[in-house]
Amino acid sequence: MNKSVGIKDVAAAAGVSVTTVSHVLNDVVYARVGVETRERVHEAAQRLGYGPNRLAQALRTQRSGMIGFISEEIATTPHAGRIILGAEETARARGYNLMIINSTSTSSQDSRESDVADLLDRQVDGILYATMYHRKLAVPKNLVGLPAVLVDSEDISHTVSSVIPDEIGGARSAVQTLIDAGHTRIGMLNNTDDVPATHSRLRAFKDTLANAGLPFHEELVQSEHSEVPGGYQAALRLLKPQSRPTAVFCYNDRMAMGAYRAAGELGLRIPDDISFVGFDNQQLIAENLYPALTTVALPHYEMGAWATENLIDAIEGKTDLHLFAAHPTALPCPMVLRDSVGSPKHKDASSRAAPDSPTHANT
Amino acid sequence: MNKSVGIKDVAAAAGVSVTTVSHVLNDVVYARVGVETRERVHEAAQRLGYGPNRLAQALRTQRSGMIGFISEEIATTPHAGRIILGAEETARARGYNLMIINSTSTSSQDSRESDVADLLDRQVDGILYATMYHRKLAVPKNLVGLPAVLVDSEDISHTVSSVIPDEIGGARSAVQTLIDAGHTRIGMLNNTDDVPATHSRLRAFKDTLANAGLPFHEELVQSEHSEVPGGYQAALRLLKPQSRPTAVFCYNDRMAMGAYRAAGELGLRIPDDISFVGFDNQQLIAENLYPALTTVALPHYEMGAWATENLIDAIEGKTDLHLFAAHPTALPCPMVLRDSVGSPKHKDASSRAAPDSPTHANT
DNA sequence: GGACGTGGGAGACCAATGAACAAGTCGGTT
DNA sequence: AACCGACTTGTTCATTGGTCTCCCACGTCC
Repeated sequence: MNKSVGIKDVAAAAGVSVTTVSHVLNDVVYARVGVETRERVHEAAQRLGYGPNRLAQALRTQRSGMIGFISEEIATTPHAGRIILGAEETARARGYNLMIINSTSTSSQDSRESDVADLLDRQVDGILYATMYHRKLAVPKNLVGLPAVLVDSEDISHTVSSVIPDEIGGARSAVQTLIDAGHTRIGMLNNTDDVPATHSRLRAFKDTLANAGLPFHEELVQSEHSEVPGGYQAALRLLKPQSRPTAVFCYNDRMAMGAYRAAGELGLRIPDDISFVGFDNQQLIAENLYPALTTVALPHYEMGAWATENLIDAIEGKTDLHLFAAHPTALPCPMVLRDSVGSPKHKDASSRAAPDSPTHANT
Repeated sequence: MNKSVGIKDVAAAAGVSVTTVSHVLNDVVYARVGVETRERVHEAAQRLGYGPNRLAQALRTQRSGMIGFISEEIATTPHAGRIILGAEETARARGYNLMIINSTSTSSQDSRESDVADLLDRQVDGILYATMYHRKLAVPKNLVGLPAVLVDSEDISHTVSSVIPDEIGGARSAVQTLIDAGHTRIGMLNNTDDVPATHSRLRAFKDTLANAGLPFHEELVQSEHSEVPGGYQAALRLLKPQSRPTAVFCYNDRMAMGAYRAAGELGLRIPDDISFVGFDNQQLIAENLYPALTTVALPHYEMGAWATENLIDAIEGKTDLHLFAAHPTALPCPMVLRDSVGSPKHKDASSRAAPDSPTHANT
């Protein structure tokens, strides 16, 4: 289709050999080529619109400049997009391209391995393996040993390096935001799934209360399936008049959405009667709820970028990924402040405006 | 890193030449190889875990088996994921892989062209160009002439084939759903942007009313920016007591979300007092609003799949894409029925349950 | 004994890279 | 004045992992 111009066309046009063209175009250090010849070559390449055939280049140099990206359920979560974006942008900035393969969280170990094999046949220089939510994972056998980074998941056997969100730090900031606003009776809507986030966020919740000298009440933690209906149900239980908290830390934005409805039905105004803080920063929800939801952002873009940056460093021999393999790298989850947090009405009437004490940083 | 086994390793192991290995592994028709030799080769390949080097293969055959996928703002919309998913799954089913490049809707024409050039240097066999919402587009110059399909957008000059959603049909079904439920006074919340969808959906709205013998009232169409706040504002105007419709067709789910809030503040219950139907089927919103929103789905997965299927057909010479270039292919937008549509209370008390007359098909 | 069929191999080729080497130039030395 | 060695400036050739077009060897059959 495209009668692609090759290096030999440039060579012919410039009246030199292909090797010379290769040398000048690649700025080979040890190559001694006259200035004038260099110019002739450049001019010819320019004029012909020459671009190197990356395939041939890859074959010869044993380096494809391609990174394989395996993602579970690319489509089911909007988050995946930001991981891909982070990975793609940093890859391209360094001269690499992304080859994408979709997997499913339910697919067999065999099919995962063949996904990797597929990419290996394509001679990718390294592999990024992304899951749709933070969890522990048994990596495909043929993944170990090659340059690879897990995104948003941890390798059970700790042989492959990985990058994850700092759940603890994020949850701590969320709760601290509530405390800073003057709340002393804080509830939590938690998930029922046995995933790392469930435990980390609860732990951070307890720790942060303790650090602030606040008591922990078992009945102020209500758990349900981490979707809107679950948030609604759990909030209904949590917001019963007799034991009602003045602020609620929600496992995620979807549960917060359910909680908004519960609050509405109970005649509670947000944030006057009750404050909420979510987790995930799902734009579609957090920005559009009324009032807009203060929440914790998951660093998807950053994880994609970090993973790619380090993968390429490893490919180029600048880093040894094994150094990272033992412990996943945790990236900070920044707060995004919106309108769902206010000061409690009763009790501590001391702090009305948001105090200027900074939110706890999550190192 | 991976001491990859090559065809020559297999040849040595089987005691034959590389030519023979190539012949048997590729089932070359004209190759004459004894049955027993075939087996030896297969066995050796299996045992060594041989997989062909796709790069070398591509170099020789001038066919890379790679499809370039350029997407604007991969991350900003959850829809993109479904297009990619559709494309990836059908590509893989046919032995191709996707190479992804992210672009931005604001990037210069030059940078778009260099995106294409990048892919061309990689020797992709064809290119998929996806936009994040349905619109008309000036395609990069170097895209024309090669196998390419536009996804969710149309080429201004009609030289590149494209696949888009059937806006008209989808909007028609939406309005018809309302009519079938017994509504006679129907409003619309429209977008203010000058994009194809704005005009098509409004036209379909009018046409469908006319077909049903219903009058069109100018004041029952309110337009705003197509986001939640816009929907809220427009709905506030539309739902004024004196001229209030009993059902509303919303430009998209986000505007519907805003309209839900307006209805709530006005003390209107959905769907008892007012019915809504949205557009886009943004799961996060449509499923989670209360009550869940009846809406029209955009065929993102299907467009990705269609585009890929036809692109590959073109690459393999089974189709001539030029046949499609003149007019974009429109894929149906199916209704997804949830709980936001009911029958009007006053007036026509005739039909209470949803009538069994089928929704208008959108061919 | 020549034509034909069967089984399989040699070697060019795809578009690049890179090590080794060759032709031309020039300064200095004897 | 002739020779030598060092530089400059490119070129040749092998290589990467496959594919594919001949071509060859060996039997067999008429």
